[in-house]
Formats: sequence, structure tokens, C-alpha cells
Amino acid sequence: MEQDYLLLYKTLFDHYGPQNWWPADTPLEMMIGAILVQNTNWRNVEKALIKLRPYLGAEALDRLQEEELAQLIKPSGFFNIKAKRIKSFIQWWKQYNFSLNRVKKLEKETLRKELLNVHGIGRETADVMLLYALDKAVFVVDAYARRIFYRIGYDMPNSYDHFRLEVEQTFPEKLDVFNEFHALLVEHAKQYCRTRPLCDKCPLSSICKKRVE
DNA sequence: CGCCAGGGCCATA
DNA sequence: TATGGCCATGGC
Repeated sequence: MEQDYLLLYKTLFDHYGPQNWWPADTPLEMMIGAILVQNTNWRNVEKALIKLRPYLGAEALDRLQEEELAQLIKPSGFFNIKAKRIKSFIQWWKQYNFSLNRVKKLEKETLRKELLNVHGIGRETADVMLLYALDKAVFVVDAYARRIFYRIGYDMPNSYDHFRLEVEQTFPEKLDVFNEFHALLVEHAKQYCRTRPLCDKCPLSSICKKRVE
């Protein structure tokens, strides 16, 4: 199984090349984006982020009324809930005086548990924050990862954390690798693994364990 | 027009 | 532990 993970990564990397993925301009924007993208297309998130841009500082978000925040992020959907979640996250960060370095000093699993304690931050949201804003080497188990693993016939642990830890233990603790891995999975999913799979001329056909109809 | 998108919380059993 | 309802917009 571990060899499978390594092979998948290598195959994706050889085909798509380095992604140098950074979905947002700043760590804060990335973390807010991680909340806004919950069960939502990233394109809608971008619309919300454009309206939010004048307030994209921790203090500004802290001062902003929840109702006003909700109106700004409307294009991302679930705006009332997400406004509350952003507020919860800002309140948590405030305990560290909005210092990125202070939270980054925390050990990975410790910081992860802290984030999971924030209302509205679940495992996937926490892991995106950890990987793309807080420099922690985590494997993000999102819908794309599950779908791709399933489509190529890799059986994966059904528990989120088992799956995550199994993949993480396969690779050296290098941030770039996990950053690239997730980016590659997203890129591949968008091209070949949407609701209708494009199995013919899929770049993963050489390692696919499933028969293509 | 209906379906779905890079979740998470909550109630229920 | 494991389902189901709920939240809501914009693209297709």
C-alpha cells in the first residue's frame, strides 16, 4: 500500500509537473478561504474574497459585525453559518494576538487539535489551514482525494485519521511534498475525475487497478 | 430547469 | 458509530 501511495504521487508529478500551488495571497486569506470553501466551489469563494478584501486583516475581521460579514461573503453560500465560523476562528487566533509565528511554533498534532476545537472547523478545514497557511506537513483527505483513490482501485482506511496518518507516514516529513500532493490531486480531479470520469487517456491508467469499461 | 460543489454541526438511534 | 437534515450561492 505504501508503495502505491508513492507511485501515485510520482505518476501525478511526472505528468503534471510541480504545481507551486498557493490558492490565496496571504496566510489569513488562505485560512478564511478554507472556511469559505466548505462544500462550495472555489470560484464562488473567489467572488466572496474579492468583496472581503478590504477587510482581510485579523483586526478588521475582528471589528466587523457578523451580519455585515455575512453579507460580504454571500457568494460563497452558507453565508450566515460561515460568518459565524470565521468569527469563531478569529476569536481563537486572538488568543495568540493574531501572531502567525506563535501558532506555527505549536507541534503539528497539538495545533490540529486546537483548530478542531474551534466551532466550525472540522478535519478537512483544519488540515488545509495547517498545510497551506501554517507550514505543517499534513495529507488533506478531501472529496477529491477519496474519489481519485477510489477510482484507481486503492482501498483506503474508512476512518479519516487512519487514512491521513497512513499517507503521512509513507512520505518524509517534507512540507513541499504534501503541498504538491494535494495540489496534484486537485488538478487531476478537475481534469479527469469530475462526476463523470474520463478514464480513456487518463494519465493514471498505467497504475489503475480497476478495469475501464 | 435541476443538480452539484475541495464540510460540519446537530439530532437521532 | 453512522446516517439524515440542514445551511445557500452561482455555474452548468
